[in-house]
Amino acid sequence: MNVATKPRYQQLKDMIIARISSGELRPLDRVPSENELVASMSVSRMTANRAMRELTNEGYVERVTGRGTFVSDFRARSHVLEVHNIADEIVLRGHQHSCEVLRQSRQHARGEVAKALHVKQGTEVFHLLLVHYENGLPIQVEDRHVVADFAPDCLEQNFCDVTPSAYLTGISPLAEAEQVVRASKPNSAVRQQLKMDE
Amino acid sequence: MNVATKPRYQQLKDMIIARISSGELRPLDRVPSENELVASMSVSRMTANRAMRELTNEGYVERVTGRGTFVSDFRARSHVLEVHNIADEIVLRGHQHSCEVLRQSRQHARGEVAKALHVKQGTEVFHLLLVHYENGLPIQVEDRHVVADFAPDCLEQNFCDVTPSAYLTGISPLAEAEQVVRASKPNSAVRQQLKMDE
DNA sequence: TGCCGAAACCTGTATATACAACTTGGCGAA
DNA sequence: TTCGCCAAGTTGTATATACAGGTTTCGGCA
Repeated sequence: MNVATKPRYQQLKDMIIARISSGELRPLDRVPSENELVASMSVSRMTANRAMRELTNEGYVERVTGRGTFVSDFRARSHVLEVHNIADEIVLRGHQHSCEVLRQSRQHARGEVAKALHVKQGTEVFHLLLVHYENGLPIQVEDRHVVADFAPDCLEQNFCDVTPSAYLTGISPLAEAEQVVRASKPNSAVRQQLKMDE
Repeated sequence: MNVATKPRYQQLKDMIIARISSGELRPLDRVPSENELVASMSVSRMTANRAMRELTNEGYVERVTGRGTFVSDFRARSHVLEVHNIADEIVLRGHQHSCEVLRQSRQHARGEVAKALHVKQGTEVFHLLLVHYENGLPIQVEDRHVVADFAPDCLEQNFCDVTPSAYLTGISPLAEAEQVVRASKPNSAVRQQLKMDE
């Protein structure tokens, strides 16, 4: 009978997501507690717990011990800024992270950059060009353009210690920023040459 | 006595991560099964299951029903390719996603692009420039350069249906690719103008 | 020899139960 | 009134148990 039936924790998640995107549940609203879900949805608390825990990991809701579960404010977590803290990502793996600054300058936004940032031609922007290494292997080339107003002392910042996304998030979670991420993986020849075994 | 003690599922995760980053467990190696962890670590299977499930979500390992758990090939899951399927991300939220193709052409890699891709100057690459919309609001400008050899019919592809990362992943999980992601968020003035309420 | 099936493992899910830690609100005593 | 404590509600974690469904291996039977 269970042909192509979604697991119950997934049904729960879908239900909550549906309520959020329909507007029935708005940001910061309280979401039914686990016990309420147990009663209304006829599931065990562990199943409700798994559903809500996963929704938390995925950023839909936030949970506070003793208080309850609440819908996240979507606008606070941009697709962009959440994309990386590359350094965190690497360190989280127990790998070594290093970072080289190729460029760190003040420029005037031109062409597509200005267009993408919704600013006039010539608006001041900071331009950053970094290379990230994981265990000494170059992993990503990170190229960013940031509207100057939102990051006053961008030039003094040491981006080897603080990754730009972390820095920008600290300054202004809603900062308008253009981020350009270039990333490459060495091909097989290069890989052998570098003896990539880890 | 449990002052500042990490939860057991987290200890399990840390242990596995430590084995991976130390090299004791190498990519594609088999990780102890849940039952083996139950025996060796004195935890319940549900706890072992949670630990391994989270490691799966975080990309450390891959699990196959009936076969076992295996260390992911880190090189196969580039930071880049995992970064987005933007479309999935948006749809997953129950929001509407659309995509506009600004450019889709064949070019010769020059300067930094060639350098980042570890290819010679003039090597053929595809250049893609897309804009992603969430509920009609422009969210990201996506700019990619892809080595032509790895994506033969890149020009025929309709990227409004298939997001590049999904396409590239399908063709060659190990493809060397340069991806440039430009992303911007409208500033407060623009936001009000657009009546961003969702 | 070759094929089929059963057994042994594996992950995936679901439940009931239990205890810990935190927050809030209300009630009672000073 | 005000302070402090306790009860109720909430999330966080841990366990034992159970069943479903996939994969592999190995041995028996034709």
